[in-house]
Amino acid sequence: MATGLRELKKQQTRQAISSAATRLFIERGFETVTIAEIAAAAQVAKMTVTNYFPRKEDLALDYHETFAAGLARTVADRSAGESALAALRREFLAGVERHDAVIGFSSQGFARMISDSPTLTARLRDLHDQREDALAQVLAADTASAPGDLTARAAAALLGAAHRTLFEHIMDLTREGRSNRQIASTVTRSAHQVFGLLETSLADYAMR
Amino acid sequence: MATGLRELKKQQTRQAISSAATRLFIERGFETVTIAEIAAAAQVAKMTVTNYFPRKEDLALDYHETFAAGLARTVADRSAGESALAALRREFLAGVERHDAVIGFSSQGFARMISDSPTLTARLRDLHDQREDALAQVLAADTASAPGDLTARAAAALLGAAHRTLFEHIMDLTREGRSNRQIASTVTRSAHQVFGLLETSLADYAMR
DNA sequence: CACATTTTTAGGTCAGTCCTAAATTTATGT
DNA sequence: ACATAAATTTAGGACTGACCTAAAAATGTG
Repeated sequence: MATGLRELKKQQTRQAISSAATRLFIERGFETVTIAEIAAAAQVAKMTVTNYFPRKEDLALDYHETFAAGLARTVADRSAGESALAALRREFLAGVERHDAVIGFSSQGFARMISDSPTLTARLRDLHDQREDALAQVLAADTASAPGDLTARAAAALLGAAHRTLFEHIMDLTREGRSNRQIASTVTRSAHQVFGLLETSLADYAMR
Repeated sequence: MATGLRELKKQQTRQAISSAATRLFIERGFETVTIAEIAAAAQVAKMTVTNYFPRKEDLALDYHETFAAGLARTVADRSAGESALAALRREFLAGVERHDAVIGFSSQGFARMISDSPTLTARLRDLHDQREDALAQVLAADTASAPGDLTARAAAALLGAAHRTLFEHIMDLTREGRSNRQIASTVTRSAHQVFGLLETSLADYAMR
């Protein structure tokens, strides 16, 4: 299993489709480009596009697993004596330094493509939601909360809301044409402000 | 203008379509019922269904204006000396007593219809989002916040997250078959807990 | 009652999603 | 090395929701 050639070809096909799609989307907008055009540009059958990317949105937002699992992973991996809030803030600030796509960094063309498309903004909301659900599960397990107890879900909702707000802030600045470096500087302050808002509410929650 | 007969017929047509749709959706699920079937059941043309309800989801979730404007209205109407958080908590608790659909009360069939349909859960997320945006606008205007200041958006996100968490909690209990009276009793406690979480963060925010 | 306006209808186009069966390509066992 | 198995890609089509246009029907107004 996992033989080289077949796997290689699959990755090449996937990459060819993804590249063609991204180019067309940024050129002409997500909604006006059809799957048939993408297939033609990548020189594959329409069905092959669908096989690799079940929904059209997946062609533009291809990091769902990484994105959806991020917050839960950060909390699961936090060190002793660190609260969930502290771990998420630390990791977010590190992401700012990295200009990480997972917290909202991209290019002006990409940011415009997303905000110009109702389909893609809806899909992004969906990803934020999955991310929050995964976080809620980790928090519930970690704090051994009783079934029916809302605390973990509420905390996940608040922490998810903070991340989503900062994500949208980064996207706004990106659309305005600011450089990633300048955005990083601005958002570092924003992050301290937004996480600071939750400090008094969640400072002791899910302390390991 | 606004002559009686024409307006009456429109309302009747709208009601006939909505009733047929609701009945079919609860019987057989949102996704498997087609617009053509709804049109046939209501004895109108397919296009008439689309004219009244531009998206299929509107046939099941018909309170978008009321829903989306609710939080913003509550905050705009709050009395002197009341914070945004206090006003929203007060109004939510009143909604619990009313068994208000806007905060999540419905029937088991309705709740199941929604959670069984990805399209409808996505649409519900969208409504929560619009509601949060409207709240953010009111908060920004009311606190005279500088452009680029994230505080209003962050506060709206946290308050919206609280409402969404409680909404989902009510839907969960409804799906489990609890009576609205029992749900009201449980959710009153949940609301105090969830809004209490935000007390230390937002007690002084947007005090009028 | 004739005329203007609004609403409904019929018919069609288009794109995204899903399905099936066949053809092609790659891997594996003898 | 070759036959066989497995995985991938292809072609074609079905179905639905969304959208469009022109005509028909219903309603309100002078």
